[in-house]
Amino acid sequence: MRILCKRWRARSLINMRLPRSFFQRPTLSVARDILGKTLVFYGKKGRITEVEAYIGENDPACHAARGKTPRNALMYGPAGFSYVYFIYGMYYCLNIVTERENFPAAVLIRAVFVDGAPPKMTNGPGKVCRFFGITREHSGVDITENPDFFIENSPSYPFEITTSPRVGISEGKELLWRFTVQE
DNA sequence: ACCCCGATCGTA
DNA sequence: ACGATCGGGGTT
Repeated sequence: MRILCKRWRARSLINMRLPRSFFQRPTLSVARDILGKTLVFYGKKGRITEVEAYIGENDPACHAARGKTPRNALMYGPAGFSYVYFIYGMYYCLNIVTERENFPAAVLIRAVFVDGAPPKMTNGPGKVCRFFGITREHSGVDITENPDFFIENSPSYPFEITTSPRVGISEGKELLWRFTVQE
């Protein structure tokens, strides 16, 4: 009886969406811990395998490096909201806002593994959004509340995490704020 | 109103 | 290594 109860409880924690408290933490912790979790977007699912951290106005590669603007305002808002931006005239990139309100920080989702899909389809931030159909319309969504857009605390076997410099930036290359699941 | 650059991707 | 392609931010 007691064991059954414990099992049910453990199972209920798995496959549950990540709550706001998960994202209201230091961004480097969120970045590491979000690896292996499952991005759920209108029925499509993908296991997060690569992310980058962008942290505060002192991070030269952060969109907030030059202060608050209409574009980056979401990064100053509460944790657990999506921040989708348009880049290079063609691509969207998905971030999840982290840390406390008024401190601009986020985790960029760079790659996911989708069961049954070729890895090449989802192994870059622009590709992830293209595959899932994520656009500017999906920016500013509270992913701790939205029924169709959230991150699931999926079960996962242990894995190694590799750190490296962030991609596509000109300053801040000395920071190892890119986190990748080792296969 | 104008100019320049960009948290990318696909091809060479 | 490089071109595609266009919104945003800074400047005039």
